[in-house]
Amino acid sequence: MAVPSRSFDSTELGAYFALIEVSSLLRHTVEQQLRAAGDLSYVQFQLLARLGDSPGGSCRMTDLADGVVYSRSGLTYQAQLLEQRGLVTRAPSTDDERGTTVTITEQGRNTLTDVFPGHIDVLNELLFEPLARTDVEALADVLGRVRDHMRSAPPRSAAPRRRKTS
Amino acid sequence: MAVPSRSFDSTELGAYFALIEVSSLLRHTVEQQLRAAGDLSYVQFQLLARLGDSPGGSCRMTDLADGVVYSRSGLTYQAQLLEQRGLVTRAPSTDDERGTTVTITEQGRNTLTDVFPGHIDVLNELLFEPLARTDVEALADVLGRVRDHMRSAPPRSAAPRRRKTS
DNA sequence: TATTGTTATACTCTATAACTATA
DNA sequence: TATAGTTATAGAGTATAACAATA
Repeated sequence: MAVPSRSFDSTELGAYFALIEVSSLLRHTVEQQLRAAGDLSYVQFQLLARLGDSPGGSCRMTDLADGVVYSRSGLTYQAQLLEQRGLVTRAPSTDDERGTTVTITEQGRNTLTDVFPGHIDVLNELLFEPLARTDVEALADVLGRVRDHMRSAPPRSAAPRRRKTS
Repeated sequence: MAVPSRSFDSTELGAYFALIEVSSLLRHTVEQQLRAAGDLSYVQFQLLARLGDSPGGSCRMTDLADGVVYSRSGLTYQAQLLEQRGLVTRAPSTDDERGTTVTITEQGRNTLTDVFPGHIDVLNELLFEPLARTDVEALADVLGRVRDHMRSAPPRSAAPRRRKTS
């Protein structure tokens, strides 16, 4: 089927291990900051941030699910938590009554405001501080291409992410 | 204290978002592959892999905790699971009787062998396929520096990782 | 007293499957 | 029939605090 497995050289291993360790450490630190500053999990922050960037502060559940959460029920769970805290509202979509429109509230935006400065601080201190401008550009370029590739090419051998049931 | 928060430009945002999305998607896919091929979580795989690379296949709990798991109790939990499945053994350290020496078993090495090829396939397809050699080198270089920085500089504003209790 | 590790416990998160309602 | 979302439920993982044993 696919190209037979080959081992990696030290550069490839280095890139892989560094990617895993950096993202893991970064996420862990950010999670603590978000929890301390606004009592948000990382997923909850991502949902709020996406809503905050959307026109009207609204998204359908499906739009929120793509790229943030991997199961619909997981998204429902998180949306419930956010709704209970008054950070978002949920209402049936006007155009498609099957859908649910999630909207960020003023309180939700305030929470984002509370949380952003510390978030930025963490990123500056942990991620950007040791990097030159060209490094950041290289990261954005290379990882951007990897992301586009991942989005366009569902894994062949591993489990597909969003296919017709079977 | 620290430099006051400043916003990020689009390149910085791009690097950050791409890093998060790539690592998240990669980890998710790898996790499914590890689960399918050897019934391992990612953390369990990391522990086994580290043991497999250690001289004698042994590590102390503390050495395992650093860089893989964030709490001692979490490591104990995972070590128990691996021990119950016969993939590692645990025994009091000979030199320091407070310590526990964890050792990978032959069965543990077999599990690693079962899991490696698919793991490599996933990395090739998802991470390396769209990259030129120079891209991989750039990733290893830049992220390697970030990792070194993170290791050496415990976050100033966020919670420290391993400090004298307070 | 400080360090290593375990235990008890509680909580968060995620996923699967069954279900409802609309297109 | 297919899609959008919810619910019920179960399981995996993590963290905190209290604890025991050794340095």
